[in-house]
Amino acid sequence: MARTRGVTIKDVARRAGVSITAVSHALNDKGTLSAATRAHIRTVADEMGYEADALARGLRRSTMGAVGLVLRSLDALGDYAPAGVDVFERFVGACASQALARGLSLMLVPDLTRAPVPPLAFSLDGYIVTNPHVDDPVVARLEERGIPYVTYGRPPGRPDFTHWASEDDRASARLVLSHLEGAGARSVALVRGTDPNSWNLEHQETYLGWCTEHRRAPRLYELPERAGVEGGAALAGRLVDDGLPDAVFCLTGRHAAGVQRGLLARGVRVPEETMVVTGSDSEHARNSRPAVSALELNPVDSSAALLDILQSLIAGRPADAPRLTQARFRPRASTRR
Amino acid sequence: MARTRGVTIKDVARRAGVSITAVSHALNDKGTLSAATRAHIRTVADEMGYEADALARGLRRSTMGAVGLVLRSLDALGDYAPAGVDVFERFVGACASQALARGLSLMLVPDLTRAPVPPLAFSLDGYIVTNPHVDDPVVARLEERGIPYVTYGRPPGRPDFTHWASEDDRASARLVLSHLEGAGARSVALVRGTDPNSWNLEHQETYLGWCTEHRRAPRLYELPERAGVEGGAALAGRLVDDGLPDAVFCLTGRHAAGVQRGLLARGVRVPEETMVVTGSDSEHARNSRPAVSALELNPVDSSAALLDILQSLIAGRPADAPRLTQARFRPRASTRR
DNA sequence: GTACGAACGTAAAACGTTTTATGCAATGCT
DNA sequence: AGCATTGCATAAAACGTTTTACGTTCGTAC
Repeated sequence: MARTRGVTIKDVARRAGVSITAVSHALNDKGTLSAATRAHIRTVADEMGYEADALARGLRRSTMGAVGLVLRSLDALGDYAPAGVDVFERFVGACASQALARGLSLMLVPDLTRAPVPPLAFSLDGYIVTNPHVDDPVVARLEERGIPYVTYGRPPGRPDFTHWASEDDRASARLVLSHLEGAGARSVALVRGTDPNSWNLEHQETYLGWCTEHRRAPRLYELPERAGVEGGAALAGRLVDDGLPDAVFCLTGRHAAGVQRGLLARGVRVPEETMVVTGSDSEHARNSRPAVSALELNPVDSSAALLDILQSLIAGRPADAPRLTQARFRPRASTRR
Repeated sequence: MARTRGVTIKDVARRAGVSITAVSHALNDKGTLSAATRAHIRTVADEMGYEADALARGLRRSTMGAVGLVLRSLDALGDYAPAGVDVFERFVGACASQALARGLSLMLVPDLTRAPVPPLAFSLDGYIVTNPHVDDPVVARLEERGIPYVTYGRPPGRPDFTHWASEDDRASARLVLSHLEGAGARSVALVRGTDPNSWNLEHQETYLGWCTEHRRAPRLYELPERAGVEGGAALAGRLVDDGLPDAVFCLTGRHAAGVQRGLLARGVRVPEETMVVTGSDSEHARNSRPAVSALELNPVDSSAALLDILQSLIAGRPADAPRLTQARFRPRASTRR
């Protein structure tokens, strides 16, 4: 309420016996001031604990020292904040450390296209966007405003755009498929999400390619990300009806947990009759019985690369090349035969 | 770079054929305008997609629509953004959903007392501070500036301060101790962190009280939070030298994982000779062999309560009462006899 | 008819910076 | 002596809002 605005540039100027301009110049290493006054002003400013007001400054310059993070999962998941550390939660943590290490603040921002856009949203210096969709409206708004951004996951259908870092989805998919092959699976069903992001698209593409190579009939299922465990359990019915595959590869951890639960409930033995794997490790996958084999993604490496790129963009420098990180496969009981 | 500032209030005024003041008043339901002009201005503004610039607005009003989150673990852990700080990562996620649901953005802010304070830090509407210390300097700076704040974990030594939500640390401690008692443990060592926050202090107090009640000699160890798994492993040596207790209760998950690893490395059988428990579940605890029994905290409930309180404070309304949430005990192999 | 409120609008100050454009000595050069 | 140059410092404009204080115009009561 009675917010005591800190000491202003005017206060410093008065105390140091100089003009406001002089203070600004002294503190920002601009203008033509004698070394002596510069030093004097700095001393006074320090004594008074002066810190420039970010809002006033931002109004003139156009850099705020803060970047936004649009976290798709927050919108998709709503209130759901599961026990355990999934990709996105780890990603947030990693982005935060990386940003702070660079003297930037990180602001969590909801979908930029929905009703009440948070006031500061368009005043931030740049954005990190997770898993952009095809023709992503969030990305569109940022471009419209000329705000620099980087993406975690390549924006689909934009081969020209290079400001991204990503998991190596194609490599991940092959890792899983070859593990299943090794465990004896001949028919593998893929359960992907419905968001048209490169995560879903590249996995699907690799899966279909692999089916062609190995002359297997592809069995592709789509399940909305938000359907969660329940959706997975329901899907198990369709899997059974369509004829049980040797293995089910679910891109999201919650779907995998649900599918496995649904299969077990229908009397299907896992992993004996059908194996289950997920492309994104999660608490649900780990806590299921049997524990679900999973790819462990590496959002930490990606976040560092992303902030490097973003900082370059903000400074108007040429940016680094995109970067792929490799996932590790965690075999667990659900694929152990 | 060439940031295209969106459409300004001036543009709207010109287009609607009215003064700037009229636009401001129309859009904020102030002043004395006829219903007709008000409506007209609103229409024009909508058409043009006008949105007030948050910086300019914040300069006059004092509310930004954004709150800060000071995450102690970020500072303590530095670049380390591991699976293993579960509570805090879940807490961030939960705060973010809660904030967004209320139309607030959430800004992650590092320690407010260190060198480069992020520019926006003191322009935010309010703060959530995790685990404040005794005489916490972060809290001091906020009070100095008159910025409202709430804390996750009670600020130690401030019985008057009621704007907090917390895990019920005393109940948690008793839950663990009675479980160990039930599993046959007679001598229990407590390994706490060194931060003087209520998490450490209340657990210690409860532990000591329990020792007195049960006429057991207390065995108290302090290990810096940042010592992590390595620190825990090193501590195992001291535990052995001092005479093996029946059980070790580590407040942090990484310490527990380390202690267990150190014990096993020294040939101590867990749980047969000595049991291990942690007061804060984490990836490390879950992934250890044997898996470490843990308290599963509930940051989600707390975050909701905190945002309620914070919103009241910002609005200048009286705030809700503090709130305690209960942890669940997750018995695992490390205490199974 | 003059005075007085309403009812409706607007001009201008303010918020705290940065930046642009000037001012004024003192110095250097013909 | 006269004129450009340099070195130092400042006044004032600008950023995009909100808010305060001030006009109008009109109808109504005296």
